Amino acid sequence: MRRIVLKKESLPAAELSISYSEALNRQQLAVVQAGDGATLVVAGAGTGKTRTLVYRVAYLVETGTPPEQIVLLTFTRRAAKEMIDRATSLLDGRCRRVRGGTFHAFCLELLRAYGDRAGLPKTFTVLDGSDSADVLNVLRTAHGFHKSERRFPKKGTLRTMFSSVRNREVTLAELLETEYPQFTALLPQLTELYGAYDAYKKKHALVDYDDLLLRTADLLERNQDLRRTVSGRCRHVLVDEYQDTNQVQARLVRLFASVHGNVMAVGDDAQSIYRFRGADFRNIFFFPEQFPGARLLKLERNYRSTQPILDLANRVLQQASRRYDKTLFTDRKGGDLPAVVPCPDEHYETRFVCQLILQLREEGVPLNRQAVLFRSSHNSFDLELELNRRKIPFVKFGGLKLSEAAHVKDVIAHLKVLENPLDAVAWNRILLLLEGIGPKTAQSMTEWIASQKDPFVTDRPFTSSRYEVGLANLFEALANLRRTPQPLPAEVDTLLRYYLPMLDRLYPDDVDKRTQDLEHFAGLAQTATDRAGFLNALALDPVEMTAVDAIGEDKDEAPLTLSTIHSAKGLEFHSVFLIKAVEGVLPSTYALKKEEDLDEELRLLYVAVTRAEENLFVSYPTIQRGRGFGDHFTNPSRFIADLPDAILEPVQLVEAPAAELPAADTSRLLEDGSQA
DNA sequence: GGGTTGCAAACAGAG
DNA sequence: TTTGCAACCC
Repeated sequence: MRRIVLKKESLPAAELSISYSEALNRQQLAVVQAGDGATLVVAGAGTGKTRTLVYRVAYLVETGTPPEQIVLLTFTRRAAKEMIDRATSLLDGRCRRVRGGTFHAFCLELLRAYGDRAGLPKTFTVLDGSDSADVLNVLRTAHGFHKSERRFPKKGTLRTMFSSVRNREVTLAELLETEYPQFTALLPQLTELYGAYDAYKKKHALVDYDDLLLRTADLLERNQDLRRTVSGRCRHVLVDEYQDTNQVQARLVRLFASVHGNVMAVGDDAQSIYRFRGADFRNIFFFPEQFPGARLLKLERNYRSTQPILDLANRVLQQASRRYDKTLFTDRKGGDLPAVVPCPDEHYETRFVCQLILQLREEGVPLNRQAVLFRSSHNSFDLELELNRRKIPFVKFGGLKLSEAAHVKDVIAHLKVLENPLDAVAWNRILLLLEGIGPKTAQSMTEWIASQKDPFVTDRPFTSSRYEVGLANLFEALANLRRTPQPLPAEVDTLLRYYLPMLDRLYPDDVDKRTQDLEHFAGLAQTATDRAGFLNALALDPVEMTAVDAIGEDKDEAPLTLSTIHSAKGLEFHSVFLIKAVEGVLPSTYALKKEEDLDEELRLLYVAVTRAEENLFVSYPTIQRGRGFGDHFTNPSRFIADLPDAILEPVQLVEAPAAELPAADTSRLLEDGSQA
């Protein structure tokens, strides 16, 4: 069919309400005003990438693109929301209508609308990571692999493996070869399991995270008319953090843009930190091949950090085995050297961080302009205790999500079976909660339930004094809710009345805390419109398990940020503390299976360093406390161990005794002796 | 004997 | 907090 491409009528610059050339530098302006077609923007850390995208959105809207035909794909919903908010305040309410979100959320929307054309039932349930793992565990046992002589991968590993296969679009054999050589002999069993997993999901109307992307891509590939429709509704596709997209996501971008080719991908290969999840930063380099004629634009000037911080960042990147042809620079003058602070042990580190945070606050840096970053979520446990003790308010990003806590998942599972009675994973979970029911019984009951039209009305062919009462109670509670539907908040309340009494038996140690969490959860349910929407939101945008706000007089003060480095991507802070910079943590021993893995850990450090605007403190404990006995000395992270003092200034912590004056360097740090 | 429950060791990052 | 194994119940 012949196609005629209609040229866009752009308004003359004089009629635009925003003065782009004043608000942006020359490179940024080129991005914002780029014409149709494919554009790749390579943007270093702190070069105003977000700001530029925001202006781009406003510019497109101002020059006549209907906002609902702009799609902004980001990595987190938080990022999408922030950009749309900013575009809205920059221009006007029209920007509200820009569509934005994660690839996963966008695909879910498409599958809900057109999934029937891919053979998906209307009420399919989205499995989150641990749900998928649970399914695999059930299947692993059912196939008898749990007691094979060879060591068989555990559910978490299985999930990662199968996920990689699909995200990277490689075969299982290839994956085993390159990533799991120890399991290559198990290829037949793993292939069998993989097939069983697919069949199970199909049978029970389940879709996992990878399916969301893959099935959408397949759906669009197979149906040209649908592809036209969908692509036609995304006249401009903007993709943030392109270095963290995987093969399927790159394919999706091509499909979304298939009609018009209007794609703008923004990324920084030096900040790619999601390889473990299938991301391939080479997508950036393949972009010009995949979109022939793509223009390449760059953002180079850093507006965020002082030169000393950038010097450290550049120095960090130089250690990579791959060459990054980028050197961050700024026009900003001055700035303190980043400091490296060895601490005798973890608690000293905690005290140091707390003390400095308070001191900075005294000096006028509000808590919400400061952040503590770390490699993995548990690195901040000691600090969290101390912050609570000192009533310093904080929020924590990354790590455990509210909806991943066992007791919250229990309640969610009840909601899921009400929504999708075929959801075997959820059934399995809620049956296991009953006294007298273990994996085997739950499994056979689940199978029976799945074969029923309406498991709530038929008589159950299971009786045993071991669990009869509990089972009857469960079915009565669920059947009541099915029979007389209630608004979601009431439904959650009813379920909690059923579930809360079980907490004593299930988790005897911390009933109070869990009850609190569940009340928080019930509060969230108040804000949702309906059950299906609530479950979707929980699966795709899990609520962070925010540490209970520090109680106290300062309740209104905007809190300090604690975050894993991964979750801090795209954020910036006046002062940044990077804690636990020791070998084994950063780089993490778990991550170091191959050569490339080391580079990713290095990039992680790079991301952490480039979050800082004015102050950066890198600290580490020199002694790791073992459980009970077995304390051992640590080595500082190899990435910072050999840097010259002129790049990373060593600071010595000294207990502040009454009389003795600390050395000049540290006097500022330790003048508040009362905390010591 | 099959299944459940209770007790000892390992633990990342996220949609 | 979750997994793997041994004691314990119908």
